[in-house]
Amino acid sequence: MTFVNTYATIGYVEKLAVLPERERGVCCPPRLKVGPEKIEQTSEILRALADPTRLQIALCLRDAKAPVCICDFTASFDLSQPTVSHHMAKLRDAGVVEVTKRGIWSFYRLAPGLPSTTRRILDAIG
Amino acid sequence: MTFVNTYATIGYVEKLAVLPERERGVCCPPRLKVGPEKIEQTSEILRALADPTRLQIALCLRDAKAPVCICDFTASFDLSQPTVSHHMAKLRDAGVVEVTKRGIWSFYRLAPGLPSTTRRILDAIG
DNA sequence: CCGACGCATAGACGCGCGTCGATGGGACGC
DNA sequence: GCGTCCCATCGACGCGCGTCTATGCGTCGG
Repeated sequence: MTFVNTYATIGYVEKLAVLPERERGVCCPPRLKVGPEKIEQTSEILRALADPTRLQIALCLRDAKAPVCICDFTASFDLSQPTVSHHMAKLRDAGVVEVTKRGIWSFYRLAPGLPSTTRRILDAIG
Repeated sequence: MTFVNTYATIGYVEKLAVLPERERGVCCPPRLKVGPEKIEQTSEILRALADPTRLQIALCLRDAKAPVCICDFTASFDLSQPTVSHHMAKLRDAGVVEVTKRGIWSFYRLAPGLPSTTRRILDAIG
């Protein structure tokens, strides 16, 4: 079992965690280290995955050994066909998923060149 | 550089990726392996992190060595103080963050007993 | 005790999201 | 060629989210 204790190793010590000393009327703005464009990209990915249906789809495709026909998802989700198609479009627009059409069917898989951050987020689940 | 190739190891082979054979009018519903409650919990976490402001806050707290006063975030984000407070409440309700009040100030940190999935998602970013 | 400070809550507003039914259009079987 | 199947798009609707201003509450300094 993994247990992450953020600041201390023992319980009561954690309670006494050093709260920084403060002065009224003085704040310390400069603490953003990650870069706004990276934040924007990442939150877009997270928004794409934040819907239960889309998350389920993304995880299925992560674990699938071959591309999956969207009709199988339509049959699984107790949602209308346009709604499932809409969710797929969202995943497509976010670059999470790619479509291959053959005959009547549309087969989906995770995008081959998935950004490493996106891949790590997906692998962090389940 | 890490490059993830989903189904094959060589480019053109991937193009020929085996699309499953299909029959008209027949779909294969049973492909949900993850469990609805886990999906619901995880998508709730993702929704909490999907906003750029909240993501920035969460990453700051992940990297911080001591709890951070919310007034610093208010000073950083070019947002009104109630809006920042609102975002913090969202992170609190999602269990991502914990507050310690001392005097005038509210200090925030990542929740000590963070679920391992949440912790892994945070670590997957940046 | 009173004013200033830090923070949370309440209420309002606009926009985007998730969902649906209806429609269109391409591909296949007969 | 026509009907059927599969899928995407459109338009509409209700709800929730992000943001704001206004307000309330607790804490400290003078």
